Amino acid sequence: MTESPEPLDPSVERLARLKGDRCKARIAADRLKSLTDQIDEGEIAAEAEVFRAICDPFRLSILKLLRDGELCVCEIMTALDRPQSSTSHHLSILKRAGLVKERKEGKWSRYRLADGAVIEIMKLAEILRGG
Amino acid sequence: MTESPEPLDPSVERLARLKGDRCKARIAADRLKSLTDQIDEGEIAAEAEVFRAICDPFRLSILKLLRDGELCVCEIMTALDRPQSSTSHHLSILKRAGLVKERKEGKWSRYRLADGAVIEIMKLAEILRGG
DNA sequence: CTTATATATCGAGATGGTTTGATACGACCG
DNA sequence: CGGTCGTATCAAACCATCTCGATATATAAG
Repeated sequence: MTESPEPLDPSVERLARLKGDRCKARIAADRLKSLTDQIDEGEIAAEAEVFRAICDPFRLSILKLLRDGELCVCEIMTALDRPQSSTSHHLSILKRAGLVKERKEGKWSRYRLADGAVIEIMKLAEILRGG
Repeated sequence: MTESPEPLDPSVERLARLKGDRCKARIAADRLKSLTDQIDEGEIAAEAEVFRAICDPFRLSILKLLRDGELCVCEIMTALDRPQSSTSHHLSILKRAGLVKERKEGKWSRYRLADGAVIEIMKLAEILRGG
């Protein structure tokens, strides 16, 4: 036996072939394990929901409109030329994701950005888009 | 005729009822128009693609792994315990969106974050998620 | 040249999201 | 009250995306 006879789990076996050395493989496996341990599945899901809310072109347009201040559903649907039901539905998605806040005033529902971070996150997308 | 007899387009008519005054309606319509004019459909689509790339939990996990440095496909699929074809597919989506870069080395493809802005955008999502 | 390994691509099934008109709910006004 | 207006919700058609096994490509090794 030139190398450790101890049984290794399949993923370490893979890395052993990759590294050509069981010892290095274990170190690599431990490193990967410590990285995955840092990742909480619940956090990932919650953060992904934020991105999922912004990833629709219509919803992103709504957020850009709201940079200049509060608007009601009626104004948003007029500005973006979309059906009322669609506008209301997408606003509810943005609200559930915590990106906008609602303020009821008589029969109107007025929406505004929930946090300055929403503006920041849009700026970063502009940078990443290659502009 | 107590008010302007000029024909107004339907969206201004809507706002006229909303504001109860054709003059105010026109001002509001002009404001909305100037807001929508600032929005370029191509930019919106490009930026939405960035968010669409990050909105999948698996892809977000990949990006979090890559914060600590370059990894090959084999290491990522091992760390996250996913099929190879799926891992490769999602990496191609991240690459197309400009979030990661690829470096070929022999038979390996090593991936890394394309820009520090990717880390920043993930930090903002952590803030927004309510944490 | 044959084999093995790492990665990419393909295809079918399953799943989830978007769109739209229709409908329901609530607030205001006569 | 009854009607109108703003908004929310519903349901169904349509479309995009995720998954995962199978296959293809490419590089290295024997």
